[in-house]
Amino acid sequence: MTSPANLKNMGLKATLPRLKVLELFEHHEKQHLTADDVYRMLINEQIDIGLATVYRVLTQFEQAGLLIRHHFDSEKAVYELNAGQHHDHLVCLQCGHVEEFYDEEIERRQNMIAEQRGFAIHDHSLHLYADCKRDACPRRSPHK
Amino acid sequence: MTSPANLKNMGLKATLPRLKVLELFEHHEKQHLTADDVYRMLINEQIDIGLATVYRVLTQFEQAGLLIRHHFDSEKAVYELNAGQHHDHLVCLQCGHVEEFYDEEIERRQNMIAEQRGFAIHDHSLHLYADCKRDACPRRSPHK
DNA sequence: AGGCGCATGAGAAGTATTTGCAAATACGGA
DNA sequence: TCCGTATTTGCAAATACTTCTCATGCGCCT
Ligand SMILES: [Mn+2]
Ligand SMILES: [Mn+2]
Ligand SMILES: [Zn+2]
Ligand SMILES: [Zn+2]
Repeated sequence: MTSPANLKNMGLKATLPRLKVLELFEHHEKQHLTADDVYRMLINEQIDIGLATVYRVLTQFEQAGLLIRHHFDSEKAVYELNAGQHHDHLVCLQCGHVEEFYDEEIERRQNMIAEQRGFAIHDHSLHLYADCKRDACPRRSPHK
Repeated sequence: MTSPANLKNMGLKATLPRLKVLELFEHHEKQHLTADDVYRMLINEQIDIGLATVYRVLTQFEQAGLLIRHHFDSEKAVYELNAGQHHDHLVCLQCGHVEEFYDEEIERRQNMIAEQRGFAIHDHSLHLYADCKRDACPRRSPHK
């Protein structure tokens, strides 16, 4: 999967930074990463990379359709692998945990609404902000 | 509507900057404004106001429930009057024109999805990005 | 009118992201 | 394998938006 060929036939040289960034998205459990997440993780792996390069590579990958960028109501952008299946997101306000979902009917209605009003829809974003109920989630107030 | 009393009983002194900002949202045709929009419009009206004050006032009004903040995939936040009716947005990618919509069924399904997955939903954002078909809209390519 | 305390304006500071540039590197051809 | 060259990289400086600091100003109660 993370082969130099992948990068090459999208018109990008197979450089170490690019291979490592791609590898990170393909092998890491956490699916949604910020530029800084990526930067920090690679530095921890002893990969000598610059933050500016991370930003550049993420942008290139997004333009190449390899990654998708989102803004989850935080000031920083997050990226995830583009698996080809469109989906929307549920985001935990306490711990940042993200779950994906897809609802055929919602998608249908979105298109209908845009059409009715004479808009040619290009894209959309749907984010549900909530509190998750995972054990790992730092819930509110009980203990300061 | 834009009376000093309104501000006072939300615990804020009725200062000129606050009155003018509120007045702008209540009387201006454009409903969705950035901090800079507000700043610029007031300066044009010969109102001597600082950008920092605009940011502060917008934040206060949002906390007081008078305004609602959104992020339409641009780097800047936009505010609109809180009329009490929740709605989502259609945004033109060419000209920035915004239309509001509300779909009962979509709202229902969002809640259902969150519930099914054990999330206690707090909030959501749904933005449809498209090209509008208004005459005033600068459409793509034809003339450079 | 007088005085207290919150509010304001100007600029500095803070974040996230982008850009300029010289040095480093990928990679097709010799 | 070694080279030449066009890309790419890391760093620092630049941007864009927003928040903060602080000295001064003004709303509001008496
Ligand atoms: Mn969707
Ligand atoms: Mn909605
Ligand atoms: Zn959580
Ligand atoms: Zn338009």
